Amino acid sequence: VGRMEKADCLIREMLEVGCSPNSATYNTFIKGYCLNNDMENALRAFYFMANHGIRPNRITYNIIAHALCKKGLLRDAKRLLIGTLDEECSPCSSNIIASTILMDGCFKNGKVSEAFGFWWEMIRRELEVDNVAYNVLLHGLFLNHGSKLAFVFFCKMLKSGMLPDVFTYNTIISHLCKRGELDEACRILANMSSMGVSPDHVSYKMIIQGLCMYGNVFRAKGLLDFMLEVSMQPQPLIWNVIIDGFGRCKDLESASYITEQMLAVGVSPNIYTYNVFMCILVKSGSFRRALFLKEEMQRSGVSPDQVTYNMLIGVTCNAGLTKVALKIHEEMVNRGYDPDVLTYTELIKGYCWAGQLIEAEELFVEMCRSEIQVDHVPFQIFLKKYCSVDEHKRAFALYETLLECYV
RNA sequence: ACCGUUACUUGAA
Repeated sequence: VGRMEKADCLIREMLEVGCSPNSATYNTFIKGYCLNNDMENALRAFYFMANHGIRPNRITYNIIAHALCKKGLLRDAKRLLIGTLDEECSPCSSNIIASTILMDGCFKNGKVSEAFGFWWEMIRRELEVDNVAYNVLLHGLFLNHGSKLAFVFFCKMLKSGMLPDVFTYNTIISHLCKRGELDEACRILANMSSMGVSPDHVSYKMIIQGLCMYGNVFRAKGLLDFMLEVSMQPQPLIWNVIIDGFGRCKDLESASYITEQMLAVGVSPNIYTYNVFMCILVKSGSFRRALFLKEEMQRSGVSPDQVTYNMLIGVTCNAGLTKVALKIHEEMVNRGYDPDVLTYTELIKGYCWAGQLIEAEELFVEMCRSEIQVDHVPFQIFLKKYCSVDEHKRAFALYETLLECYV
């Protein structure tokens, strides 16, 4: 759970009372740091372990190499593991994990041929390639190579007598969903059970999301109903995706209906749910109702977040209520949310609209001086405004600044 | 006993 200080204390306590931590203890500990993205302490623990007479084992190296891969430090990961890969004599199951870690790392960083290198190396050494290795390969191929080659290896996998697992199917489903091939994805969802693998929450989540993204919200809703039928309690995310889907096709009625159903099965709306509704209200320009929704969410114990505030600032600016927007902005800052590009952009837009160009420009300067990564949108807003009020000289000056930014 | 694989929702233009 990331309580690393606590774990650290426990290890020290173990040492003190003479109950020596073993390699599994340290491995778990190191993994904790890795999950926290804290390589510095992970390595410290690694050395600490060695200094206390426990030799790091393969698992230790795998854990660290895996973390290095995730940070994109492939070189270091390879250097760390290459020694352990060469020991042909030792139990091979660990070698296969190390190779899989490196193969996955390469694929995820776009180094396809290097990844393949690890694959063929495993084959050459006649290691028993397992499900995970195949899954990593398939995922990597879908990611970098399109589906043809991936399916070739999928067939190979079947032929070698390996049974695809839920990861395998989900990898395929994910790829199909991303390409919008939802009929095919649904077909796999329907057929995987007959292959002895039941779809899990991930399978449903991906397809439901895919369906919503491609505008087929009703079909998504059908799957949600099916999940309820087989009493797989859908996670809040799934409800939110569907509510958002209805919101996007301006079907407010269905969106509200789903929310009620969600409440009825005992799932409480979270910040996403509220923000989805907020977005619907904002898009229709109903600033009164938006402000009302803010009150309502606070009453039910959900605090507005940066996204909520940005939307509220946007809707009030659009309604010409710059003063109200500023008040909301103030509240947001007081609550500890730092304004981001969107906050500034909304306010700048508000000022521009209201004809308060000086204030807009001041805000713009303020934003540029801050840490915030400024994108092209504020420029667009200014250019549009300047041109509309015949300030072509200023428009041009701004354009030149813009060019400078990109040199 | 400890290591590797799939998915992850909301905001400006």
